[in-house]
Amino acid sequence: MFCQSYNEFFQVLANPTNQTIINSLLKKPQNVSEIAESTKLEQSKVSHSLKRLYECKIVHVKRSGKQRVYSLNKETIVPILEIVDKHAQKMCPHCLKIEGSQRVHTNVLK
Amino acid sequence: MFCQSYNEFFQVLANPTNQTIINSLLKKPQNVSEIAESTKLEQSKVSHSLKRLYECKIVHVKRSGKQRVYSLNKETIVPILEIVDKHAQKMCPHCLKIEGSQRVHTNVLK
DNA sequence: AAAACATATGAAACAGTATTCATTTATCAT
DNA sequence: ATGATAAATGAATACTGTTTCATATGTTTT
Repeated sequence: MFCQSYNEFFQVLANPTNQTIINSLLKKPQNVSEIAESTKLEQSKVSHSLKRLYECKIVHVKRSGKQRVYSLNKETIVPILEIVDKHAQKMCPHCLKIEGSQRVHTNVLK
Repeated sequence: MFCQSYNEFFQVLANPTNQTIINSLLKKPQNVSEIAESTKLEQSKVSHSLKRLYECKIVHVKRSGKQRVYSLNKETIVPILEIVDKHAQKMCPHCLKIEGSQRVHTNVLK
C-alpha cells in the first residue's frame, strides 16, 4: 500500500515504463485505457505500473464510474525532473542527445 | 563514461549500496578506503558503485597520490533528497519509520 | 441478473542489475 | 627496479524487478 523507503521511490522513477506513463500524465490526467492508448502500452502493464506509482504517491487516483482517472503528483515530480534536467544539461549534455532513450523531456515541463 | 538517460540516473539513486555511499559522502569527501571503512562495504563493491555514481556525475573525483578522493555533487543531490524527504513526510510518513531501510536521512542535510 | 466494459491481480517466465572474487593497473617508497 | 599500497576491472553467479498472459473483481447498462 505504501512505498517502504527512498530506494523504492527512486526505483519507480527509474523504470522506463513508469517514465513513459509519467510523461503522458504530464500532459493531462487520464484513465487507464487512455494511458494505454496514448503510450501504446498493454493494459495490464499499465495497471501494474500505476500500482507502483500510486504506492509511492507519484500519482493520485480518482474514481469516475468504472473508470479510474490517474493524475500526476506534480508538486513533487516536476521539481525533481527540473533538477535532473538541469543536472543533465550541465553535467552530461551528451545524454540529452541519445536517441530512443525513454527519458522525460523538459519541454513538457514548461 | 556517461550516464545514458534519466532512468540510469534514477536507477543509480535507487541502489541501496549507492545510497549508503551517498550518505557517507554527505558528511565529508573521502577516498575509496575511507568509504569502505565508514560504510563497512567491500572495496571492490565500493569501486563498482563509485563508477556508476561518477558516470551520472553524482560524485566528483580528485586524484591525490595513489588515493582518489570522492566528493558528493551536493548541488544536484541535496535538493533532490530534500524534495523526496518532504514528499515522504507529507505523503508517506509511514515509510520514514521503517527500520533498517537504507534511506538517506534528512538530518544530515541540515 | 446477465452482459459488457474497465481495471486489477497472481504467478510464471524472463530480463536486467548487483555482488563477489580473482586479477590488473597505477602510484609511491625504498 | 621491486615491493607495498590504493583503486579499478572483468566475468561468473546470484538476485531482484519486470513483463506477460490468463483470470478475477468491480461497475454500469439493459
